[in-house]
Amino acid sequence: MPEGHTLHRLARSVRDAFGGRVVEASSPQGRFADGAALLDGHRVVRSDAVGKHLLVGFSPADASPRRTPQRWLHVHLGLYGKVFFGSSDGAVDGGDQDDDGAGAEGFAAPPAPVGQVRLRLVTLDAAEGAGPLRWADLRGPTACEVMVRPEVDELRARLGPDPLRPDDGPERFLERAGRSRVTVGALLMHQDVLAGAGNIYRAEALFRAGIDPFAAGRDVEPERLEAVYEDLRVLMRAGVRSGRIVTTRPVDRGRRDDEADGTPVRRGQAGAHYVYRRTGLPCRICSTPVSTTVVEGRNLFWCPTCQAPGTQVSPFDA
DNA sequence: CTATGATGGAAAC
DNA sequence: TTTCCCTCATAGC
Repeated sequence: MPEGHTLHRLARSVRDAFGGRVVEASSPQGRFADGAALLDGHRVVRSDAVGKHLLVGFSPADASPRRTPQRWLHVHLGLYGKVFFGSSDGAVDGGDQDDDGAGAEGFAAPPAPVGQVRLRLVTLDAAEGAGPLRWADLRGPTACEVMVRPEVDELRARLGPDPLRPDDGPERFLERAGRSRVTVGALLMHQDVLAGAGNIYRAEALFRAGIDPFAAGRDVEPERLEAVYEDLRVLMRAGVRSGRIVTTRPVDRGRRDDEADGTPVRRGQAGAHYVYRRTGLPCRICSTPVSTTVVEGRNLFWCPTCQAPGTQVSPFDA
């Protein structure tokens, strides 16, 4: 589920698997052959996420690992990109999968590519005692490219504050959103206004704050916008820890329609959301049927009562 | 088995 | 505004 929390988890997985290691980079079907050649034989010295973007820094194998990376791999997973990790000691990680891999024995070598593998990384220094053989396959990304530093800076400059980055605060978000005539439902999807939230966090954060998604940013009190940002910090941090988006308070889940009503709940996710994909089901707080409509090309879900125009309080406080 | 839509965003109209 | 990317879980036959 590639919202920001997924990318921050992915950055950590890349760091754990490849940090400090020299890698072989390849593009099995040739789709990214030129880029892979630029990284092949280099050492992974950084791995970080900014919003929904993954940035992996590479340096020549013989350069100091502390030197600033010469080349950066930029990955955006888009709607369905994924990274699959494997290793010779059995550690398998299907990216954001919250289970499977159980009982995996690992393989002596990377398996044949499954589907279209844009980029495959394999550790090259295992034989020199640097650790077990590890590999990762990137499939279906929207973006996969090699950048130099100015391009990385440019990318970061066009992104709004990321609630998952401790040094990013709500100030720039408040400045942009607070004077905008665009609706908050749209603004939360604009990565240059706030980086890292996607369609689930947008719907859930607005519900939790009791904000009408169709209110213009400038018509929402700054305190309430700030509350959304701070709430996203909490929600997304929890997402990084668990690998899942759970926005409901314990008191509001685990009952009624969580498994019944034909609710399309995914395994282990029953009751995880207040409004996301709950069209027509009763609001967990006030029982009003949840509404949906397309905003910014995506389905927006909201409770017409808890998030009615003019509402000034969170449904938790009402 | 096939059809559909999905957590996103850039490029092509 | 539509198309692509080309994965994958789920719904439906």
